[in-house]
Amino acid sequence: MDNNKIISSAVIRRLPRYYRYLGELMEGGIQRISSNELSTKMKVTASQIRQDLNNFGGFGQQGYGYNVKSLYDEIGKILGIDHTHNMIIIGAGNLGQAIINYKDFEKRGFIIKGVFDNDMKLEGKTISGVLVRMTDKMTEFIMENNIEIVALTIPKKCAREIGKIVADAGVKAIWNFAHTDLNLPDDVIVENVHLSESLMRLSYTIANKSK
Amino acid sequence: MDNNKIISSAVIRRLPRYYRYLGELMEGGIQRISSNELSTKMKVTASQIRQDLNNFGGFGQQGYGYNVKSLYDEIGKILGIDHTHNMIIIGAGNLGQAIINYKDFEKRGFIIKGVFDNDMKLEGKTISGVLVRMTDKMTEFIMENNIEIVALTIPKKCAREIGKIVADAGVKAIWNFAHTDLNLPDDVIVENVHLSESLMRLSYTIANKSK
DNA sequence: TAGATTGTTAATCGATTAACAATC
DNA sequence: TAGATTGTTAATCGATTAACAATC
Repeated sequence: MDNNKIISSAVIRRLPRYYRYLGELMEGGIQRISSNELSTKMKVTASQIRQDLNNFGGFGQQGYGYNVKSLYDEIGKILGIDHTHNMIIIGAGNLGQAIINYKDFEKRGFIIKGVFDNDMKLEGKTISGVLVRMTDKMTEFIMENNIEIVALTIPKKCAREIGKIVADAGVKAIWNFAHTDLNLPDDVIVENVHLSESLMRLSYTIANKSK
Repeated sequence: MDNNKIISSAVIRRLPRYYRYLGELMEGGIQRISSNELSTKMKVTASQIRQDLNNFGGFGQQGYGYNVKSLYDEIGKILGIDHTHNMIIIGAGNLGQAIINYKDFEKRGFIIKGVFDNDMKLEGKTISGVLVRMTDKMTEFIMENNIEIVALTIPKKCAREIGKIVADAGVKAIWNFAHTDLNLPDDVIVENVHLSESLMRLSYTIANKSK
């Protein structure tokens, strides 16, 4: 595998879905699968699956197909979920709570080390076992606990400011749920989850589907 | 405008973002903008903006640029948010509550008519003014209240079953937050929000960013 | 070995960018 | 009118699909 090769974001976008399907095959006790069978299940072309995987190496075997477990593990490694990531949530509202309560993230190695909010009434409380801290302790906490990822589940109006603070504190990536772009330096990774945009795309499709 | 022309999903994906930037310009009192100025703000090419918009008609004026308010309105129409959509939430957990509490959806015309859950303890309670009903009343409610959109904020294991029920009840679109594909007939629109996939893409970027 | 299926190259298709004539 | 900026065509770039030789 050529570590310097740049993989297109179209490929990366599909990897987690492969990972999910392979996980389900494993749960179903399936040990091998061909690109053709997988393509039928996933409603993509077999060609695309083989092209995508071969960006990272030859994981299959001619005449046999792919070993489900080992392909699953390989994709896990590629996605960087073969090791843990320390994470905090900023914003203890429903969305922040939803992320904390969804235990699968933790299973995948995303360890939630704390929740931050500026509502004094929440100080010292716990949400699903995670302690709520006040926002002014954030920078110190990030540096002392080796926090890599921040989930920003706060309103748009304060998102940029907080984004800048956590970027300065040295986090590697921000998972941004605020309905705005953060405009941070390029060395900070930002993965946006813009729910309002998702809902508008859905609305577009309702308005324009042909039949 | 040619109503039969099929617009690529790459274009549709960008429209809500244009809409958001135009909204912010309006709030800032800006009345006109050129594709070039907008391209700088949004970090895309001016060419792309002009190409994208011209899929739907010539909204600009040579030598002048685009009128912010009227372009905003036009994109709103294209996205189908110039009129209301009745919506229900299935799953009264944190994620469902987050959607109900986020008042901007309602402002954009997505009217939340009810929340459904199978937890008997919640029956008759309200979440931010929206009544929680039991899942067995769902089909009847959808048909009687002209529900177009269902937000599925329930665990993966029951998502497919519920998806099928609401599709049969006649909803046009499902906003799917469950970590699975729904595999419904093509006439039901499904917009997926797979948070775990988003987080894995973020993880990939952490593992593979060059500098 | 024969059959199956990958890995990979070539062909096609689509999306983005560049360029510029049209026009306000 | 002159300058600015669109709308639109052409050129480029990238992603997907098809095809098939390599090989298990």
